[in-house]
Amino acid sequence: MICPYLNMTVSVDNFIKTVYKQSKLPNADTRLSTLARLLNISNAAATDMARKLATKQLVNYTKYKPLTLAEKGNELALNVIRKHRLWESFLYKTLNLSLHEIHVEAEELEHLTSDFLANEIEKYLGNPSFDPHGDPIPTFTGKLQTDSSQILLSEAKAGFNYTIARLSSSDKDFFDFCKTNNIAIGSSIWVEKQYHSPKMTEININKNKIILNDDFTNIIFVKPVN
Amino acid sequence: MICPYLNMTVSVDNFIKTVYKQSKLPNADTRLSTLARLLNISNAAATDMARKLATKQLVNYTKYKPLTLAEKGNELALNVIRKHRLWESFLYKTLNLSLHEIHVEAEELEHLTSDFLANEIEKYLGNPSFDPHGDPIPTFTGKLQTDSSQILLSEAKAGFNYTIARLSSSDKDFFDFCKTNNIAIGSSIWVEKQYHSPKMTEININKNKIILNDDFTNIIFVKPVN
DNA sequence: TCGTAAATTTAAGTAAGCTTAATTATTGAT
DNA sequence: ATCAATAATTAAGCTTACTTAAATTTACGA
Repeated sequence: MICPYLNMTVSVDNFIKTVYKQSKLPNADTRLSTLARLLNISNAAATDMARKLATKQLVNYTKYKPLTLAEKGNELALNVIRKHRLWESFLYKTLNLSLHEIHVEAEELEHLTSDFLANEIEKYLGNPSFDPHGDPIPTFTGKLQTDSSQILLSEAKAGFNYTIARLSSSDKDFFDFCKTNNIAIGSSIWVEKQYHSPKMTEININKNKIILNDDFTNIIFVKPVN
Repeated sequence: MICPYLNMTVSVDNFIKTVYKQSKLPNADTRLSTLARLLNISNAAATDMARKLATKQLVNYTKYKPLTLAEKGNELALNVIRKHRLWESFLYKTLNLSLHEIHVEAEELEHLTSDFLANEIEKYLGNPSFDPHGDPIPTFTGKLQTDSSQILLSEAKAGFNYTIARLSSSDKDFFDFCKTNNIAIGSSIWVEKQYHSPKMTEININKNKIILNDDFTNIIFVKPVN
């Protein structure tokens, strides 16, 4: 089924998007209390929403169990994420805003964007596969392009050179940190050492040594330099 | 007071915007039944909204009387209209959409646009005073630039040349009509005759004779050619 | 000025999306 | 296996933004 413009509310969009994002994480956690915390709503509200969206066949909900997305929910999540990333790309290109600024604006605009407008923006941009963060932009039919050579910085091998490929965050502090340390998409880094407990990564960038904890190394994707 | 980002809901934005637009019309009609019809809601809902917005000091409401905007309501209306017209200008310039298409999209986007983003779009466009329809774009402080030489086509004198300056509509049929008849901003026309009862205007454009009724001549603004 | 039609308001009810408080189920440590 | 801690659910209630139906007010023609 071709991903339709499902015309949901802001609350539903954000709920489904959060389930989707959580389900894709290394330690996928889609328990209702976790969703409630991420969405800044009460557990009761999350339960309510889960039950309601189950009747609409967007999620699979069994009492006391973690949520999973149903087919339709998955399509909706990809549709919203597509609009988000197209907006980020469009605002970045035209208005020259920062990575954090485009995120904040896209977070709102994604909810009131027609499929028509999303497609026009996509055309204007030349059908890009990735947004300015390096995150893949779903196609209208919900396909995601993946770059299999990308790995998490937390999983990079010590003693090798990498190029930064993706800064998958929406956190202002993270982007401020990146800016002051010259961490940007395309930057070359040398992985000096991987620490365990606590999990940290020591890198060299622009002749500076930085030790990053895993909050950061789990959102930075890198590609090995051939 | 500098026009603030008042952060209202879509319903409130649209209600206030409708009151504003009605109050600027030649035969200003801000009765609740008229607003209800334009907003496609029941009279009861319009009364509810009027009472609620009066407590928020956005409108002046006296039972059984037409509504008027209070200072804060006027600022909100101009803020929303500003965002609407900036979006229209931005989408028109970048994506090359039609006058009707930009209207439809701006109608949604205007509600979730921060003042920051509106200002960035304005800068990108080079602080334009008018949008692609020829409608004035309010400044951040709520000032509207007016072109005093513009008059309604319904009030133009027969026997003179004019230039079309403004097509102030959101109606697809109107724009379709304009397209097939070469009516566009900048077009030169000759006013042949003004009819009364029913009020109509006969014009010559591109050697074609067209008779327009006042539904159209009250949204087309023209400037006399010197 | 009277009576009625139109406009408006009030009353009652609904759905979405929340809240807090109380209750119940699950899980993990002993 | 039990029990306390944690998680999840239910219950009751709130606000916004609507609805329809009934009651009221206004305005206007005779």
